[in-house]
Amino acid sequence: LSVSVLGYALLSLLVRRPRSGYDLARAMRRPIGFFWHARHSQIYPELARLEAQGMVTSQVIEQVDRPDKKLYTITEAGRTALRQWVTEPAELPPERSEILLKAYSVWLAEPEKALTLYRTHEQLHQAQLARYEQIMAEYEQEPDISSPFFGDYATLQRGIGYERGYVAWCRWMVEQLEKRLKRGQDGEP
Amino acid sequence: LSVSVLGYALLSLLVRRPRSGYDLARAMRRPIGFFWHARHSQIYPELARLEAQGMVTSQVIEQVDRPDKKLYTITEAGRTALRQWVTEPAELPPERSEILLKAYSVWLAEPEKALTLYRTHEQLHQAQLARYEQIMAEYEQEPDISSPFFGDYATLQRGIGYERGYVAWCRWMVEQLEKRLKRGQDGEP
DNA sequence: AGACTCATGTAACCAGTTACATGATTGC
DNA sequence: GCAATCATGTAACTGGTTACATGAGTCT
Repeated sequence: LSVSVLGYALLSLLVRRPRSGYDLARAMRRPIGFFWHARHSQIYPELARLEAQGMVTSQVIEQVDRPDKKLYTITEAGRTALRQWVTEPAELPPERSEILLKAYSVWLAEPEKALTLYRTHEQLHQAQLARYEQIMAEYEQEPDISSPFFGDYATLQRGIGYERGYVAWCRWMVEQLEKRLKRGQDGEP
Repeated sequence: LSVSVLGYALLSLLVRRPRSGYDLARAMRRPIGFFWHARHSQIYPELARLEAQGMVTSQVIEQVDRPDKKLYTITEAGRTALRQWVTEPAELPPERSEILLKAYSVWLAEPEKALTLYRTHEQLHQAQLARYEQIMAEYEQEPDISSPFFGDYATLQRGIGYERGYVAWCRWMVEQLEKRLKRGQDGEP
């Protein structure tokens, strides 16, 4: 009956240009992987549902040297539904972070092992941040708000803020753990 | 066979003190709601599993004026399993953010409606930030790293950083949308 | 009278992951 | 020969939500 969030994720890609299920699965890694994710096993059935709901149409494109593909195109109904959805109120989602759950019990751990965890984790976020900053560097000017590029730009903006915040927190954790290790080695100061 | 992440979430609360399923469900809202969440319908079966795995033991406490309750206590095996888990490597989780998905298609929307969405969303994060800052204000000094309070403190630290970053991004979105609205009204500058 | 807290469970459903299944072409 | 890319699907399972189910005591 109604379109799922995954459905809107697919529509938000199809409104930019027609794509196959395979193309959509690739787009779920890059560029929208930072804020939405889905495997092909979830995408193909969802596309069938969207078609049944009249949100998209499909046509088979015959190809030589490669398997044929089904190109999906958004309909006017699909565009209208998406346009309406993007300004509907959004609640704060229930967060689930394994690393914060681990941090909650870090007082139980050997500081040396914890240090390794947070140093490695900082590097993961640092690498992600570097990727985002590289993409950001390619923008010569702010895209106009009515251009699809603004969507990329705005989400990238948040991605950079998110990763910077995470890196800062990992560093803080590492500092805390190092402080503790030094005190433990030197005797209480 | 092995303990699920939810299982570790429950153990991380039970290692601090014994609790009932009801108590654990409450703790899932406050204090650990920011980084982990579960309903009672998920908690009760998971406690049974943890008991079968020897991670916790239970005893029925008879109460007058209130229903009896089952108090769960962590075992030495449970404590060891948790202690080991907290320093095991954690990967970056696949993110799913509905508000960022909406931002990705904001170029389709009427700017007035989008403004309402991001102003409201900013207020939600601002309110959350205020709650965290109030709790933080109650710490007179940094807890020792080997005290359970350090777990609360470290996760709170990240919570504050997270909310500040989100508030800043929402403001940036609002500014972008306001810029656009003014230009649209005054003619292109 | 109605809502809230304490207290514990089960059942049906939905979303998402992992694995199964197939097959041609290109590059190392 | 082996892995990767292109291409589309299904099946089994896990994690999580919503709803069903019951019942006493307290507060407004």
